Amino acid sequence: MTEQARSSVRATREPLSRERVLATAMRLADAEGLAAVTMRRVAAELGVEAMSLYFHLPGKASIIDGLAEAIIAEIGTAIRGQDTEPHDWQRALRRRCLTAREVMLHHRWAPGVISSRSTIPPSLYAYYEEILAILIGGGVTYHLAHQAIHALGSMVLGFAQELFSPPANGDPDEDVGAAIAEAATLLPHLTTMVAAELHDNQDDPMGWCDSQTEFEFTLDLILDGLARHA
Amino acid sequence: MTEQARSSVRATREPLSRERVLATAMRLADAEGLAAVTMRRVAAELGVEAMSLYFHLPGKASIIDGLAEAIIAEIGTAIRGQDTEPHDWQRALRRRCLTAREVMLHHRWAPGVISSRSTIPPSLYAYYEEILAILIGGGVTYHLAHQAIHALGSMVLGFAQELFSPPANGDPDEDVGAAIAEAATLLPHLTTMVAAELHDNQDDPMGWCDSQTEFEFTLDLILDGLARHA
DNA sequence: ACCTGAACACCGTTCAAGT
DNA sequence: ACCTGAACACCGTTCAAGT
Repeated sequence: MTEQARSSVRATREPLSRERVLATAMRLADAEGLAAVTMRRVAAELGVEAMSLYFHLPGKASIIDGLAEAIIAEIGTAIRGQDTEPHDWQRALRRRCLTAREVMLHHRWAPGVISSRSTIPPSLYAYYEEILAILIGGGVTYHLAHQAIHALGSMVLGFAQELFSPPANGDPDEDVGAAIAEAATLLPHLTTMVAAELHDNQDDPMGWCDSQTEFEFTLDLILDGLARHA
Repeated sequence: MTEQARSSVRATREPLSRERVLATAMRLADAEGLAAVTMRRVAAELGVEAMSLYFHLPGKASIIDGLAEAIIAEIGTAIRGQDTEPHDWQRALRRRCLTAREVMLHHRWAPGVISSRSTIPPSLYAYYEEILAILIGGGVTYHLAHQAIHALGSMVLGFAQELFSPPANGDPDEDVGAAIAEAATLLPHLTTMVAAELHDNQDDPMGWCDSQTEFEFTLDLILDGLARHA
């Protein structure tokens, strides 16, 4: 079969399906951001009209729901791909959170999608069940386990409330010197803190305010606090 | 002046302005949710055409930015309206977080707006400066203060990562009994936890999983953890 | 069973034009 | 200086029609 013939078969055959639609949506979100995931754009990417998607999914909301499910599934498989779980619940939860975070770093749009869903993604129940099993198996009471889930919040999904996206490079402000001078008098503590932390991390390639470090700090703070209650 | 005459003067005069546009947008968001805040809808509410707004604001993004600023300002005034700040930084921060939370509870769309802004609202720098002043004034090092800000995350803005909105009432599922039975075998720990917590809170009018309680628990967990590092 | 064309009711935004 | 009408390039979705 020639290359052309095969691709022609492919073009005419390869049937549309929920899975193919979701895979395309995922690829689009990863490549161009969530805003690129529109019915028309996803359809175009599949060489089809927007209205064809409605035969396989009830609407756009279910595409976004599908993306949320896919991310949660990805966390699950990433975790199952690791060697056996640590015995104590603190270490087990810690590793889970860090694994989930790695998944989120590969899909930066995912935190927004997961927290925007008004209905809880069904697979999330199963995911929390696993976390609960770790806690209860570790001898924690159901009450503290409940508190733990609230305290950890989105940590188990790998995102602390990262309040803002990176400063979107560019913005070549000219008189940045004047701005800093003004900030120093208006925001004395902030500028001192930045200066101090910058100095402490001069040789650190990740620089100051590395969010991985901060994520782990917060995580350990919470885990230690919970352990003290146990 | 008759009622009609006055309202006529009002209709013809009362000039459009950035402030009036933002106030209308805020009212719309509070009443009908953020989705109702469209250029056309805000304009209609002001008895004007959508294109008129562009004379006072550069575009929709700046309306949303304005809403974020307004919320931060509201937190600021709420805090300044209280009696003098406690001396120790833990109590001072605790009260700030709880105050911020009250503001957020009156504007449920606000957390989403604040965390969706890709550029940091300028007034937020001033707000964090105040928090930093509390910490430094309390004898905390700049390094720990930096960690504290990350650990508290959005707590200082009054929202822990509330992963999902309330279950959107309605959903009158018929065979809910079968669903629970299925859940009990599929999700044993989850169902046991719900049962246990429900039992413990039978007389509590707020019921189980009251998020105010959980917010305070998490807050204290973090504050206690930080204090132990100080 | 699966896909499409045309249409509807919305968006944000531009631009020339009105007063 | 301030506001508007018409238009553009998008949305999600419905519905009758094609194969």
